[in-house]
Amino acid sequence: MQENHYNIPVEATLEVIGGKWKVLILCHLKNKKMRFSELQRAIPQITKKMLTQQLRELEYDGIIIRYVYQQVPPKVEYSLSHTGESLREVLNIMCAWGEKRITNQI
Amino acid sequence: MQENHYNIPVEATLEVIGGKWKVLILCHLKNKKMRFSELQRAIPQITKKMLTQQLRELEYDGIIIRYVYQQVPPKVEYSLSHTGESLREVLNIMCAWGEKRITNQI
DNA sequence: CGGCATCCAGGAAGATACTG
DNA sequence: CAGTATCTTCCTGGATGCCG
Repeated sequence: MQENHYNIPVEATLEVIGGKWKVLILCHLKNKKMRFSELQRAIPQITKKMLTQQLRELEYDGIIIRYVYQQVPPKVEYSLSHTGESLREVLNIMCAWGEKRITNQI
Repeated sequence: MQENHYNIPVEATLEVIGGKWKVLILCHLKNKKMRFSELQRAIPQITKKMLTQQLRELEYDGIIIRYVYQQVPPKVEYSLSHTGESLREVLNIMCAWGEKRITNQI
């Protein structure tokens, strides 16, 4: 959060999940913790660079946890933080709306 | 909607409201119909070009209605369509989360 | 008032290669 | 495996001016 003042509160939400891939990433993480390579497979269009970048920002904003297993080869798991969990409702409703739209219920 | 296939349904949601300013615009329109210049004042950072562009896309996706009063000087009002109304819950929850975040409740 | 047409810079994002 | 680093391209979005 660079700014402490917003015109309307929803800007605070957008600052956190407004990134191009963030909602997508979070929708995957809301079901289970995932490794970097799992996320890459789950979101084929994203490049490593973008995935890294978006994960770093989410981590910086306190939405996800990055857990590094101290082993070789490296293993890193990402999961929702407590704050991230508080987004679950937002994510669920966004997902549900997408489903309705695809199935022409709206 | 250019693509009919998504990896996961939330992509359909993002395709509609993923634009940089769309959620912000819709959050304003969910309370009342607004004129172009009202929206500009409500979102000071946005340029006319971007506002026009985002409104066009929302209209094209069937989320908002653009109503032109046939008069001089021109008057144009934007409002949520029926489909747009179905997004109200999504918008409300996003707004609510932003408020909670700003007031440090999460 | 509510746009559209241009022009343009800067940052986002892709491609590729390399590494602990 | 999970990233960096570098380079390049692209295109979003800003600035400005004009118009019915």
